[in-house]
Amino acid sequence: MTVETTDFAKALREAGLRVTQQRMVVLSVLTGTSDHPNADELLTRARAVDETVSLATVYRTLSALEDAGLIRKLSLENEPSRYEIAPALDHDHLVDIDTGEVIELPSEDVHRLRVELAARLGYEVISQHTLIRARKITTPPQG
Amino acid sequence: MTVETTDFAKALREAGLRVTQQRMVVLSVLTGTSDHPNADELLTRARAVDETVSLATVYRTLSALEDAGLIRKLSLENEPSRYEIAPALDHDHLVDIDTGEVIELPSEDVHRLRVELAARLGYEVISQHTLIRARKITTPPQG
DNA sequence: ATGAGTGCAAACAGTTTGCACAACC
DNA sequence: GGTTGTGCAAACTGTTTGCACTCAT
Repeated sequence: MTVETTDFAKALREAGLRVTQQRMVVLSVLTGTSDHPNADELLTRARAVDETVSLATVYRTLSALEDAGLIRKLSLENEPSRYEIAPALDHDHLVDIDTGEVIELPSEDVHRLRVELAARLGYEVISQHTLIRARKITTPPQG
Repeated sequence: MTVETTDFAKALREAGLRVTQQRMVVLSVLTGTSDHPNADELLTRARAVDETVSLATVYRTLSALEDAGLIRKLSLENEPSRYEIAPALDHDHLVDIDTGEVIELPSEDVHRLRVELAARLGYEVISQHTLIRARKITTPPQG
């Protein structure tokens, strides 16, 4: 919708970034999904909207958007980084090591604890993220 | 000391791995340091002991040791993985984003909480690690 | 002696970059 | 119109792998 389009443009402008077709597309793709796509997946989805987008631009855009605080980059283990729009409430991620599915976990309270802990050590927390690797329990806990 | 050497050999053997000069060296280097070296740094330190060690072998050794549960791999952001011997009590890491220094933080209680949370979602936690990016506070909090 | 481990160099994956052209302000 | 962004291809970094040889068991 035009409303959303305007929102993206506004967000970009407020971040001091030029409003380009490519950035709009990347932002809209990320906004319109609840999963956590990586650069390659973003390229594919972006190209479904605008055929001309290149992988280099996707990376440059992601980097710019991250610096602007509009999106968050998830550095997982042994696989390409994934991205999500910067969440209002901070959360961590559980990765299903069998399927690769990523689940968001609430973590405000734990994060608050860590901020205090870090402060006691003389540090200001810039970011924190917990990555949990887990496996779905198949056998019901029985007797 | 010979005692240590024997320990390394024993640990390797118990893990079902052949005892090679290279694996002994990598294990001893990792045991003898409190920082968290990456593969390149490990190569340099290993070569100080055994000139013939190659980078490929360092990687293959690290991978084998990790699978055996003898060491832990730390996947940081935008930089090569770092390694530490598998800690008795689990902990998280705070990275000073200015100096790169890595500080270990206790986290058993928080980890326990997450295990419960994951269990409620039907997941068994395989591993969890929190990466905190922080900056040393220079200006005292005043007005 | 046989199979696992090694060194080397080449391959690989993800990401970044130099350059010429295009598009935003 | 000038500067910032883009596409393309080439470069780069961290890591993995094929092969011939070596060594632990």
